[in-house]
Amino acid sequence: MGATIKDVAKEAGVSVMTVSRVINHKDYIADKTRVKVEKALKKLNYMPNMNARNLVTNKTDFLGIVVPDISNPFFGDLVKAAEKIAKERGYSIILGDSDGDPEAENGYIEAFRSRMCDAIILVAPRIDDQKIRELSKAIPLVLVDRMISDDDIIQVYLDNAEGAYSAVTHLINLGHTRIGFIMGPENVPNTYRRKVGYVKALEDHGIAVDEELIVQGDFITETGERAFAELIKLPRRPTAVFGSNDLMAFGFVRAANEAGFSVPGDFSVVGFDDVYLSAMMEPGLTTVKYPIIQMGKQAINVLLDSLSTKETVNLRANLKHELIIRRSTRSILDEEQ
Amino acid sequence: MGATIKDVAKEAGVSVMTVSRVINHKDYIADKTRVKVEKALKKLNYMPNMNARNLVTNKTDFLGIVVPDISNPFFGDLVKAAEKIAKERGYSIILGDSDGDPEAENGYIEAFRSRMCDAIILVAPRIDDQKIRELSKAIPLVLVDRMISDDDIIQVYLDNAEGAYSAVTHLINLGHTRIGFIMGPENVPNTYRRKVGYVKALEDHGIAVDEELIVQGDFITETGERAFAELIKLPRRPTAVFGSNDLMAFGFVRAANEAGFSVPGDFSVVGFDDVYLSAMMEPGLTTVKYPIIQMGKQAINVLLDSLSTKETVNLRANLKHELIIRRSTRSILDEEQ
DNA sequence: GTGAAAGCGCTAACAC
DNA sequence: GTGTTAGCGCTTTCAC
Repeated sequence: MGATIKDVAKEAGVSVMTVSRVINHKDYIADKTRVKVEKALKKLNYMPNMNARNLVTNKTDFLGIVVPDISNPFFGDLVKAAEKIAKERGYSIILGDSDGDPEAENGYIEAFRSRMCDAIILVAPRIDDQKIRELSKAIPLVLVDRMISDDDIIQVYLDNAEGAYSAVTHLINLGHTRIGFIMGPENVPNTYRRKVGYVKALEDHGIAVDEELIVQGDFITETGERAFAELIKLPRRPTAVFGSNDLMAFGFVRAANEAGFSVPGDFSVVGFDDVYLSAMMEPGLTTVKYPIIQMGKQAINVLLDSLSTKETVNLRANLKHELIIRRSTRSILDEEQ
Repeated sequence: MGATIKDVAKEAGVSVMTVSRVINHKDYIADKTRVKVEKALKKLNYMPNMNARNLVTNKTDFLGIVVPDISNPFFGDLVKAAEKIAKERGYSIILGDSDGDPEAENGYIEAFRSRMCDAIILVAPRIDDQKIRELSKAIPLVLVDRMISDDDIIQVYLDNAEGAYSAVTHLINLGHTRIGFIMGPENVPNTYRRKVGYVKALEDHGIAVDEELIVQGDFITETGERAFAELIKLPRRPTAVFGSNDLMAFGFVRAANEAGFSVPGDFSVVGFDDVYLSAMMEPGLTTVKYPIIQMGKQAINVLLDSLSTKETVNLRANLKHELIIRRSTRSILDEEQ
């Protein structure tokens, strides 16, 4: 197959060590020798065998990132941002898309920690805490978009409860008291955090939680449509709806429109994430902006800081959300309810 | 760090070879020995060092895929589909996002062919033909979404000129004669193929090409917005716009809405790709459906077929587009222009 | 069924 | 400045 360092050494009439030094720009090499080696390198079209090199050096300058669904722009943006910073700091990123399958997640993690990567960025909402704790002992790791009660694990996240609290409070301030809630999928911690925020906002304002108004969803448009179908059947309908993510909010709006209702006329709707589509739909969706880009950047920065200093750095980065008010919500304070 | 095979052998009181055999389910091992080894494996939490293993076996069961922008759902879907098939056939996928930077593209390619992967899937519109030809001699490779005049290279693509021709013809049939065109980035062959289709459609219908109506874009939403800003300044505005991809079409629609115009009232807009958001936005985007999923699947299948048979298989797959008509385009035949 | 020896391609450490 | 030696962790080959 490809030429090895030995072939190059023979071709150039030097030792393999000299070739190695030329390749890695190490030590001083006499100009004459260097030129000879470089010529041989080019002639044989040499490419280093990374497996051999990494076996010796025990590093790869690669960072592995595991995400549940790369075709979801949320994760696309996250990876993009992470990659940019990684590149600036001399690392490349290898991506594994688990498709939400815990087994696939494990496969990538094992490959990555089997010396393919120097560290791992984990965006894996479904893996359980214990597994994460074990992993973090085996390889440097940053946990993204999720918090874990363990101060030794580097983590970058947004408090989803706070975001949900802002969204629901916004609706309450507009006069809504019957507020529907479309939940995210089960087994995803952020789903529950968002519910915590929803409940707390209601309670803080003296509104009783009505379980009828809470419907299960799955973070996709279709479940938003199904949520509409359920909520519309209620004897006492909600006047507002908080969707656990934008896609489900879209689905709700679309289904409402199709059934002849208007948003925000009949229902005020708030989403979560602020994917770029939220600004483009009619009406623009009021939503909680997720600092995705910042999250990706910060994850890499904190991770690499800890890699290089070997010291414990500022491990927890708790980012802040922002409520983006567009036209899908309106006040009903002046109306009789 | 982690335990090695040697540690396990010592722990189990056997030779490294026996451990290796247990790990790889090779040869026959006495049940008693196997159990001993498995216990040691678990106790030491052994993970094989892939660098060492791959160095010997000279294979990795990884496929490397290089894409220009993973936050673009187009590539997200492509990767997703590729990954699914790869997994079914016993391979995993490593993704490198080059961010459109040829240097980064090269970096990933070199890493992949440096024994990190068994083969490469190249979705690399910017790399020049010569480079691809050279690469294909060094490592098995499939070229996706791009054609090259070389029958030895496995390739899966769509004729972009035909797709663009359909899109523009649709607009012409609706009565539009001033049709803006938001181009893709330079140095990307498909950008020019789409322009070829645009120009040909106009000429075939006796409409002169007006360079004023052609603006440069970069396949991202923002450049669609910028395109709107440019086109709106024209003394003779277009009544329709063909965006070289959906994202830029989205950007145009968003900017138009913000400026108080309506789509399709004031502008008919056609995109290219049919990413899933196209169906979800308001109004649904008329677009040229790209057989992305099929392309991703086919790429892997053809590649792996050729890997396993070592024989030349059916190398060229030329896929077909489809025009999806939604509500972002309308006829102006009955109106005075 | 199991083990010992050799070597994959490279670099670290130490000579000279 | 350059070469020699040893060894990274694993599998292949061949012996027993």
